[in-house]
Amino acid sequence: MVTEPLTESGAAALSQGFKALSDPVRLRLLSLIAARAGDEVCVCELTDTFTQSGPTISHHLKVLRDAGLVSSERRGSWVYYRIVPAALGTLSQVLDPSTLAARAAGQ
Amino acid sequence: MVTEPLTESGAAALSQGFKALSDPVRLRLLSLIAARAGDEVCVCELTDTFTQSGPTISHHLKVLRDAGLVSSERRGSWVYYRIVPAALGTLSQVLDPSTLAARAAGQ
DNA sequence: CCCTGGTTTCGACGGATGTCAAACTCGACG
DNA sequence: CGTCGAGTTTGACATCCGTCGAAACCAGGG
Repeated sequence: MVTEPLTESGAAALSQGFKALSDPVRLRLLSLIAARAGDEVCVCELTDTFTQSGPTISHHLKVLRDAGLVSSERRGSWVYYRIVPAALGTLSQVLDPSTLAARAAGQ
Repeated sequence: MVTEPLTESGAAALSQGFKALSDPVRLRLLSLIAARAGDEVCVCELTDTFTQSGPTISHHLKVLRDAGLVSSERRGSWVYYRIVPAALGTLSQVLDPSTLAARAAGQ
């Protein structure tokens, strides 16, 4: 898949994904959502876990959503978030040592 | 290894790593260095690839070095950089879908 | 129809970050 | 030594980003 050094635009796209992961709060949010793989998590469950204010959590969830790492669905009064495994997988693979080796072999 | 939702300090540590990857220039630098897996790359080879100034490239290399993603060695007049595979592997594994599934199963 | 509780958006503020030019360090080579 | 080239550090500047309180939005229930 990725067998060559990153292109300028490719790097820009990937860096967006990693930037979404570059904050401790977002990483914990993602972890909490991922811990229910397949299932969903209500925002209210998340806000209770953190000391930061509700708007801040909502902001971080939006960053994760804009990066395509999670998806959200409103049902009644509550909003539920779930993981988008493919997006995580893409980022994981870029850093995978075996992918790195393959890339070196291709070059 | 990581079978539970991230702790507060664990998330902080990981976010440092991802923050180092959250810039397109650093991602391309890492890619260029990784493309020589095992071997090293001279800084002079890297600076030529980018439009940004030498000091800027040096700054980004320092960020990658401080994050433990690459290591540097001075030999004669030149400085050589190489990948630290273990560090990349750790970050990769956190995002690995199968690790995510295992974490969910453990919880 | 208007409260009430859950969630997002807006506006503002302080700190972090990418970038460059200039100054500095460190080997090598006369 | 003195200079030169490779790389790094420093200082400054503009921009971005995390955070909060206040306000707005939205669905459900008197």
